[in-house]
Amino acid sequence: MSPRTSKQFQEIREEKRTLIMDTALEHFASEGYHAVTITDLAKHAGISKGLMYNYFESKEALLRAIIQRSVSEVQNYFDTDRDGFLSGEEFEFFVRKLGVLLKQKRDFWRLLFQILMQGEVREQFLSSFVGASSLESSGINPAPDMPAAQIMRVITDYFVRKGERMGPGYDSIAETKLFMLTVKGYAITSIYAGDGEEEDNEKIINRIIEMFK
Amino acid sequence: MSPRTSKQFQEIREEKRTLIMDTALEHFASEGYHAVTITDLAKHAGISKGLMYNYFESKEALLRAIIQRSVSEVQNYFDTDRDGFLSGEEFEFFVRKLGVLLKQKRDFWRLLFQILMQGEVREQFLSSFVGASSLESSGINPAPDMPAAQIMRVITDYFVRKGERMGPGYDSIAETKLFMLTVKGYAITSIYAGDGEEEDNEKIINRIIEMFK
Amino acid sequence: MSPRTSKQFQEIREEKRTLIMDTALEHFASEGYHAVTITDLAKHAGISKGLMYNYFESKEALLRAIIQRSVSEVQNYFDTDRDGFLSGEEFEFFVRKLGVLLKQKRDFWRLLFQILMQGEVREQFLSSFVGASSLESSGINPAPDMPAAQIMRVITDYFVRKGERMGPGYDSIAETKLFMLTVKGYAITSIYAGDGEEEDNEKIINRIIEMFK
Amino acid sequence: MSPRTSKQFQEIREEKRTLIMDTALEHFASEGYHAVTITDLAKHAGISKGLMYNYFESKEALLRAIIQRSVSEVQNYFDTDRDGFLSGEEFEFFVRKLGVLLKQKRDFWRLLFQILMQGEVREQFLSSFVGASSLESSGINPAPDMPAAQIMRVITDYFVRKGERMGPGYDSIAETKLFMLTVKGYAITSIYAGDGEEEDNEKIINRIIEMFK
DNA sequence: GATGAATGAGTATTCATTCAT
DNA sequence: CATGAATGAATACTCATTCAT
Repeated sequence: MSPRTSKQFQEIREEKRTLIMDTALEHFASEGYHAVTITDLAKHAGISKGLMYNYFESKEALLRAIIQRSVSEVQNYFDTDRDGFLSGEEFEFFVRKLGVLLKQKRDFWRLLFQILMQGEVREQFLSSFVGASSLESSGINPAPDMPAAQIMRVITDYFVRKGERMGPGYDSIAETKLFMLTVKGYAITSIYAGDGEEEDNEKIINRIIEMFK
Repeated sequence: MSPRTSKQFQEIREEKRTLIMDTALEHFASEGYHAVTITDLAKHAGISKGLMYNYFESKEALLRAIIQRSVSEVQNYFDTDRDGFLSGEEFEFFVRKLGVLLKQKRDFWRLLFQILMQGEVREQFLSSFVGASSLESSGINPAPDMPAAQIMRVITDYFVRKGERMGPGYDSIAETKLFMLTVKGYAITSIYAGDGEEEDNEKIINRIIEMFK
Repeated sequence: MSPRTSKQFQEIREEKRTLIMDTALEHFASEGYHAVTITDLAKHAGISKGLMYNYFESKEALLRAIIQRSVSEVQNYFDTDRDGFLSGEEFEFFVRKLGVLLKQKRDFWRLLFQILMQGEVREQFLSSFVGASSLESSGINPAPDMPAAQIMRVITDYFVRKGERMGPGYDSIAETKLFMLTVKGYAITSIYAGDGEEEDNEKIINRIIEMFK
Repeated sequence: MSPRTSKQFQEIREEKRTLIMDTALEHFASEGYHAVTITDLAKHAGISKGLMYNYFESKEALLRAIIQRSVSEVQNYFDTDRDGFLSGEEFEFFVRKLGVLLKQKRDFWRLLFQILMQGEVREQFLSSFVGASSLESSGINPAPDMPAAQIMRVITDYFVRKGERMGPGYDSIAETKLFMLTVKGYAITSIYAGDGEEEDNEKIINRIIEMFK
């Protein structure tokens, strides 16, 4: 009888927002952003088409929100803003964590890669999150204020220091790049691996650590 | 005014077909398959929309034809159906060739990855070419009659033989997988590298060969 | 904590109703009826969408109510139902009053003109108030029971009587029409005049009186 | 059998474009811009919805094109860019021409007034054609390069010169404004006059000329 | 009375595909 | 062979209106 409190409304909004984003992420990831219609989404989320637009300005805004949320989660997961210094132990820890993360947020990563592959148009709009897309930049210097950039910097530092330890025969830059591409390869393989194909996963991770630590 | 021979007709047809496919590949790759309209394509190719359909049944058929052509070219490039045996020299040669190929057919690879990322729907239609998509299968056993599968087999064989040489500490399967993901990572990095970012390319290739030969 | 009397309730209702109508009139007038959404209105009035419908059956009913209210006010303002006879003094008084009224109820007049310009559909629904729309009827005989019609009749009478005074050279009907269109022109100019553009207003009014009294 | 020549295509396009604009103008004018859907329009023009967009970027672009075309026609009709000097004869001629024009292009004027009544939003977009909307500017100085502005200037000049002839009792500015509002009133009356209501039209025009010449 | 989440019919717009010439 | 006007099904998005609380 009595009207809902503003807190109740807040909760409803938060829940529905999450529901919509989760549903969208799942379908965008598996069927492709373009292939999923708002009608599909509404049907799967069990809501009306209109409601979608009560929560998100447009289909693209929804996509943006999904990416943003996941990027935040990844950032929190890595908690990068410590000292920016990576010890050998921490490096290993980082790689293992990466392995876990890729499995956990598979849908997000599929969606992200999918978007990044579309080229030009989407590139711009994503660059704000990822900072000169980690894909386009095999280079080592993305925009310095971007989340991805911070991680890049820490890693580069790690290899530079390793280079100081290893002597003149060790090419830090090449090694950083090699590590980066290995990670990308691991990522893409992991994300699209069928369920039964992860048996040797542990071994692979160990080999990567062994190679670059 | 003498009527063109049917051979001349044939040539004209072939040229137009090629023109359309080239234009489409270029634009699909850089802007995304969905983002490119038939009207765009016709405009860029300097022909009419109608003519497009004279050569290809549908937009998807055009896509299919493009992929098919490139797959053939790649196959020819590798000439895989020799003895199926890879010596150390041949392995190194293969890797270097790969590096070249990725640069040469950049547009194709971008398109291919783009399609592969779209998931389920496209998956089916591509599986015919690539054989259970090289992405989905981090596993080592694609359909045995597919082009990609042949290459996979040859490589697997290579690492198995290497394992026999290296003794019991060497895990051939893990090593194959590691090599595969490194190649994928290299590919994706190479394909989306900006123009100036290939300086260390040679070094990277050398390091990969060093690691896996 | 004593329960409010029904009279207090009544007052509150009346206030809210007025608030809604005032807000709506303001926005309808400046942005256009179609351009203003119920959500906008509710936000600007500081109430909920639902409450709106507690007071008005529909957006159109709200519009109707606004017009009706203003029409009543205008009627009261002119207090037409006296003897229906207009002396020279009264005529001058009437014109001056008109000038004032147009400035005072600018939003209403803007809204009214806006609606009247939309044609057929709205025409019907407005005809009930204005009587075959004062715009469509440059003619002199609207439905005799309508407010606008009464004014028209009084004015027509005025010019007929003036005609009797002026002799055969004076065309009462044409003169009435000329007066009417002058008033319309004055109205439209006044309603849409910018704030600084009313300097000569008094002169104009004087000239109009001079011309037609 | 042989394909259409580019001239034939040109003709088809021109015809269809005109057909669409004519149909739209008619319906926009009588039912209101917002009330007319693209589907309606297509149905009445006997074409498909899609074709509309082959000729016009959007519903608003269609509106814009219609206005622009009519503005051009009116400009041509008045051929304002002569010497910018209006003799008494020419003044009379101008007023009579105006009377004809209003009857001829009734639909356009209805549409124009309708748009101008919507306020703010549309105001901007129309100002490009009409130059600080002839409605908003009861003032005498619109943007100097706009078509409407030119006419305004010529008229103002006329009354200034008349003022020089008439001596100090004559207020040129007030007289200009009075003339302008009379014209507006005449316009609005004429545009919305029913078919039988134009009997005294000639008389009215004569009276206006008599008053201001 | 009051709230705003939820609905869904309606609207503008897109684009692969067809076809008369 | 070649053209581009024409089609219409599909899609994103809007907004007045309802209703559970």
